[in-house]
Parts: sequence; C-alpha cells; structure tokens
Amino acid sequence: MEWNCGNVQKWLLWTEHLYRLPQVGKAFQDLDGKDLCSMSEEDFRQRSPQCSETLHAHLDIWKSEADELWSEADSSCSGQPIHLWQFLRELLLKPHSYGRCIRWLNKEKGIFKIEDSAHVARLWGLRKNRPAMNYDKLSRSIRQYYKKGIIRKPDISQRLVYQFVHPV
DNA sequence: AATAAGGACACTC
DNA sequence: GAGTGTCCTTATT
Repeated sequence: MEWNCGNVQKWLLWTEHLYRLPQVGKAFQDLDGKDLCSMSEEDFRQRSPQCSETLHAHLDIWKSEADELWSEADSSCSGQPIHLWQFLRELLLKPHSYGRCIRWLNKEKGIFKIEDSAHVARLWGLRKNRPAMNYDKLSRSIRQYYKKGIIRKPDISQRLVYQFVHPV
C-alpha cells in the first residue's frame, strides 16, 4: 500500500524475470501500490491479457506476505552485501514475522529449523535479487559454511535442521 | 519426492 | 580471492 510507481515497476520487473514473462511494465506505468492492490483479475486482463493470471496470482502471494516482503524489497534497494548466515540470523531474530518459515529449536545452542524451505529461499532471492533462488541452491551455500566453521549439522542430524557453530 | 553432501565452474565484488 | 549462484551426481530419508 506504500509503493510508488517506481516500486510497482520494480516488482513487475522481478516478476517478469521469475516467470519469464514478456515485458509488461509499460501497461502498468501509471500505477502505484494502492492502484495495484485494488486491481481485480479482470483489471489485470485489460492491461495485460497474456500475463494477467500469473501477475494476479503472484500479487496475491505478495499481499499475503506483505510486511515481511516489503521490508526485504526495501532493504535490497540500499542494501549492503549480506551473507547468508547473517540473513538467516535476521529472520530468526524476528519470530513474529518469520517464525512460520524458520525458527529456533534451541536458541542457546544455535540450533534452528527451516520450516518452509521454499519461503526462506524466496526471501533470500528477494534480498539478493536472485529470482531463480531455491532451497537447492540456498542449502548448497549453507553447506559451504561447514568447512568454514560457521554452520554445521547438529549432532543428531535432522532434515532442515542446522546449527550455528558460534551461538550469540 | 524432498533433502543432503560436495565437486565443478561462472560470476561479481 | 571470497562468497556465493548454478548445475550436477550420488546417497539418504
């Protein structure tokens, strides 16, 4: 609801890339976030007959995750390079926003579980501007941390459960 | 089918 | 050269 026309265009660009859509930005040039949110699927159809279904569905996903995704998109504009382990820490520090997709199993020991791998990967992709990010690739990066002593598997290995070697 | 481990290579800073 | 991102094979759950 706070987006200006530029934010809308950025979202469109990202969505085009994600779903390999043709460029539709021009058809939405004059819209800000409020306009976009008030659009029905029929409204989308009038502006972009080819992509209306995809755009409308994807906007629904964003609406349902509005707070968290807005903060991600916002910080990616002026963002410093962030490491994956720092990003995961950030999410874990905000259980109110992210507790449904990643949470501590044992905060003292730094053990955490990724409850929704696709969601966490999507958030990471947003932060890094990598629309093609998924859990396969995110987890590969986590594994790189094993030999660096940043993250490891807990003593009793469980799916989607990792442990920070140096808990805060 | 999803996740896990790690090699290999490309890319950006 | 670091830190991924991408792709892949193989094994495990």
